[in-house]
Amino acid sequence: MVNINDIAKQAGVAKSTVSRYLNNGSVSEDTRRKIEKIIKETGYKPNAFARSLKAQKTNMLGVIIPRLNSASTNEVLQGIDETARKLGYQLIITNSDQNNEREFENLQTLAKQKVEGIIMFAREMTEDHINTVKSVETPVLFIGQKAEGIHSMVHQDYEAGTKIGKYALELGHRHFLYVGVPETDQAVGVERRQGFIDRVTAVTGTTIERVETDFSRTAAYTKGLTFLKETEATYIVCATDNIAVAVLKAANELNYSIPGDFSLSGFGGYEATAYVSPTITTVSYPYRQMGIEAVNKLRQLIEKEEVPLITDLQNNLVVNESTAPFK
Amino acid sequence: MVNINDIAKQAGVAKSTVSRYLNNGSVSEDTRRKIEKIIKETGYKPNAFARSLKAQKTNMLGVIIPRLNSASTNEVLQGIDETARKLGYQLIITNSDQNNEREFENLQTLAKQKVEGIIMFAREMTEDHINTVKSVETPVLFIGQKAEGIHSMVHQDYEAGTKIGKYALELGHRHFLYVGVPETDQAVGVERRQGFIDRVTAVTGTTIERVETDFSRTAAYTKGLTFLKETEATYIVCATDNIAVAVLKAANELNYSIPGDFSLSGFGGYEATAYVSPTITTVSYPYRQMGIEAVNKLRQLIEKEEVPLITDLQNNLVVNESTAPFK
DNA sequence: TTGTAAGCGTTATCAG
DNA sequence: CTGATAACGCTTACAA
Repeated sequence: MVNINDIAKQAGVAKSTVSRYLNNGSVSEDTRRKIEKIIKETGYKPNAFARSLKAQKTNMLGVIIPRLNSASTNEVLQGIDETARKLGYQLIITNSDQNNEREFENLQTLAKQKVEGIIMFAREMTEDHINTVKSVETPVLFIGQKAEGIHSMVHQDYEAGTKIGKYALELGHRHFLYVGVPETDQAVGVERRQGFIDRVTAVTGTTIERVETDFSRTAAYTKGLTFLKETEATYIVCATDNIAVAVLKAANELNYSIPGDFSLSGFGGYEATAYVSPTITTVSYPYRQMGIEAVNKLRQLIEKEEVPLITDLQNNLVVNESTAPFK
Repeated sequence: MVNINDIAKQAGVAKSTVSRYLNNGSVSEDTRRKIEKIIKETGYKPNAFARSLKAQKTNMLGVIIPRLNSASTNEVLQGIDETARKLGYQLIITNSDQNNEREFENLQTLAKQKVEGIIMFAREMTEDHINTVKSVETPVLFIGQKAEGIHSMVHQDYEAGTKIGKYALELGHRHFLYVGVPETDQAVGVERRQGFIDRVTAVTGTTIERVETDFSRTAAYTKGLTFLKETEATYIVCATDNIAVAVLKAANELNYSIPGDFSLSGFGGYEATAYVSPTITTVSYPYRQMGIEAVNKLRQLIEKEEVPLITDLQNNLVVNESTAPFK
């Protein structure tokens, strides 16, 4: 591997001169040409590690995601990627496979690699999470969940829940089935649901049945095959669009009409809700925007600027074909 | 930031002893305890850069993907991630935004960072691509496209095309519409299509109309709204599952029945094809497997083992509800 | 403008 | 088993 010394020697100058050429470029026209020529010939590339070692800066951002096949995550990632690029950061994306241990591991690894900041897509917030984050000196920004004393960006999940609740009530529905996810996910499993429940139970004579599933389509589909036959509800609220898509498939299978027999809605605003039929009513979240703002906020954190602990982003109801007035 | 020197000083030993403890651990029970204690107290983490600088090894693999929101890419990525992890590699994933310039840029950046190998998801293979790859000394493995003298993993796209052709002919169809993508993508735009065409035109009395779109759902949907009304075909072959899903939506919109009015199929085997109705006939590609084998092959390349230039992976027809016999 | 030399945090070598 | 010392490739005072 050719290094700065080789270039210096071949060009007949000191390596510091080459370095200067590489960085601020303040060298004489003559040496500039000589160096340029040699670099071209040899295909020399400065070693990024040596550079980071010296400069104590890596220009890298770490991102920890729970899984690679999540539509929402990918949209946020696009925002992150785009913004990081603009700001001159290189991204290291690591996958934790929905596993707490691996989340901690990745956090440590990234810290060791001296990334300047870390964005972590949080699924849950345990004591261990909070402690690990506090133990690394790298700034960490959580996306999706909040916790005491930790910087985070979150969606207005409670409000999203109330939006669906309000809308469903206005359609005249009174009996609901809520298809939720585990409460370990505070934002999606608890707040989103609670917003819905609070809004609906504010009206007398309403009922809410509950079913719990996970984030996968297959699980929701399988459970849907059962609960659709047993429920008394006329409106089914799914905690995510993926779940809604899966329940819709189950309903089709069982020859139920949506929205004839049941109204159905999700949360998220994934592209998929627009490519099934009927198209699914949902609450659209500003995923890409979240990525953009996350990087900006992280940059401020890195530069030790003052930033609010929690930033939350608004969402909005998107009415599609899967919901209809109660009759 | 606490470093190996601090630890050494506090433990009252030489930094080389600490280093030895860190690496092969061959130190006396006594010093081991002392060092362990200090490390715990200080939360010391060895600096990965200094380490890489010295060891001339980074244990990192670079991955260049064209976009973040592709279902197939993400599946391959899962295979890559899983295998890389098993082999002790750390992943750097970079996004090129379907832009050649950025592909070259990323290639350079990764090489500079001294990743040990690079996996590149190729969209097209230009002279420039080939030259850039040959100019870096880092081993590069292409996924999805092949070229003279370049290591790559590809799907049997031509064969996939013939499989659909054979199947459609067996159903009795003779008039086809092929919804393709640009020929810059040799594998998907040319070979997949050619396999289909060759198989179908082997039978006399067949016709194939052609339409071209891109990889996005929206474009395919919009075009579908038009070509569905104009075509003479009874079977529509879409170059990807995404296109098929979008065309299905357009067909629904126009009140055509699938497979009553048109049979419809895609390529890829994405999860989405199973969550629309009717479910879509497709050719399932072993994406995850491709990721796994890619990393294994790249590792061999890195270790300078002998490997075949091109590896191709089989796929298989998955018959679903969107296709029916011609009547 | 250019060169010398020190140092970034590690690991490896080689005496002791 | 342990410690001094020389690298690894680069940047940056400081001096010339």
